[in-house]
Amino acid sequence: MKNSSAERSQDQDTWPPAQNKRQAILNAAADIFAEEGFAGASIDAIAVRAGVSRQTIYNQLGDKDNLFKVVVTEITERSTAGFFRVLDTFPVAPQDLEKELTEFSARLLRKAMCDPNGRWLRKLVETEGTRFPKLFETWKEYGPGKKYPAVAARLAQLALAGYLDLDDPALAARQYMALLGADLRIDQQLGRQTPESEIDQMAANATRTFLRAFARRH
Amino acid sequence: MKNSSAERSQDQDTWPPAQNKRQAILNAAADIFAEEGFAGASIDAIAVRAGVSRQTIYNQLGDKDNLFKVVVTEITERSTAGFFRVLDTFPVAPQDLEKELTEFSARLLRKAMCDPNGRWLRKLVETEGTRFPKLFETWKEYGPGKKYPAVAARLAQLALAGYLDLDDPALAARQYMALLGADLRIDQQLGRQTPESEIDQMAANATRTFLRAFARRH
DNA sequence: AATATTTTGGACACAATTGTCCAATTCGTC
DNA sequence: GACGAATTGGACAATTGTGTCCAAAATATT
Repeated sequence: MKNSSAERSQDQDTWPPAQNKRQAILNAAADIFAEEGFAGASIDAIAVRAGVSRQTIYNQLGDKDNLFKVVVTEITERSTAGFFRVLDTFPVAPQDLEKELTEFSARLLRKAMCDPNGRWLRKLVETEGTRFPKLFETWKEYGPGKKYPAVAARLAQLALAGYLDLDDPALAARQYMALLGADLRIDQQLGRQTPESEIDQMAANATRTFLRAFARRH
Repeated sequence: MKNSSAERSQDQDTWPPAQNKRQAILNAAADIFAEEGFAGASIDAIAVRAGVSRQTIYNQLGDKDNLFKVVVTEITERSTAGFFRVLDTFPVAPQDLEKELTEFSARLLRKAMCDPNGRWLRKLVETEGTRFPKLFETWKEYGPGKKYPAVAARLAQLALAGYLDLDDPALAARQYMALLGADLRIDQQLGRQTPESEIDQMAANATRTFLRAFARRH
């Protein structure tokens, strides 16, 4: 938990110095907001974790509301970008459907659903959604609003190609995602961070059940 | 949202007057904690919503930490009690499996997963789990720790009776619950409260997919 | 090496909140 | 109607957090 900022950061040394500190602030803010919620997060705590003076935060990012806004916006962008990057590897014309869909599921779990950005966002949406209505309208638009239809489209493609037997691709997409997230959510609720080693098993379980329900039978 | 305490309350008039106010406080506290998080919830706000003076809260329930503890404990008890009450109606020897399992799923959705208590708890666990470790250990013990095995046991019973084809009842239980919660979660994340009229459809969808995957074929 | 920019830390006013005390008041009960 | 208990509202100190100002120090730029 203390190094989740490290997971979120990327080659800081190559950035201009100002941006470097800015990133440190945003990462620290993301952590603290996630841990304490909006009301519980103090600017001082963020400053300490970022290794920066409190004044620098006000200089670079203005007041608390704006800091929160910037953080959410950045994480949203990274998160959805990551999701669609994985979605581009969806097996549209697989030779071994179960094998390739399982591998895809594992990628999705690892890079989109497990990753700290996405989890952090989901948590914040649940807690602060009512406080920043405008902010979360755009999140909804770019989050579930775009993700589920995109998954549904891929599944419909598989159905059309004769791999699957679907009468409602949108429903299938929701159920596929739900199956993928089944074990993940339980771990999260139990405060347990899913070990890397179990992800393949989770992907296999979800995919197997999904295909048992929807794979075209010959 | 303003009347979610009403949903949680039950025939207050029949209670002794002191307990009556106590319940009003607990209901209001549940709402405010859920909306604002622990840090963001002010005793004053709770007092106002409960229609009670701030002092009365301190008289009856002590400080903020204890108030929170009592609220979580009460909701936990109500929530798990409700869950197991529904679970007792599980169709162990159904004539029409899909029909009866669908009806059971609808009951579970309505009375256990949709209900404000459960949702409130899940939210609080995500946000304040780290702040009250002991409290949430007991929650985990009586929440997921007991619910999933109980569901697994019922499914195993169905499998043994020849209705289902399961090699891992525990996994099947997690997936069944995940399928049930699929649409629910999306609604929640979108800040949309699931309309009563859609619950039957959600139960039917989840049950149908579950049985497509696990019903024994003849 | 000189200059411009950013960062720092400390001081400050202001607002919100917690938890306590207490006298006045309301309420249920006899 | 009178008694006792609970409730109320207001005042209070202590704490915490926000956001600003500013001069000194560190850092980048030329």
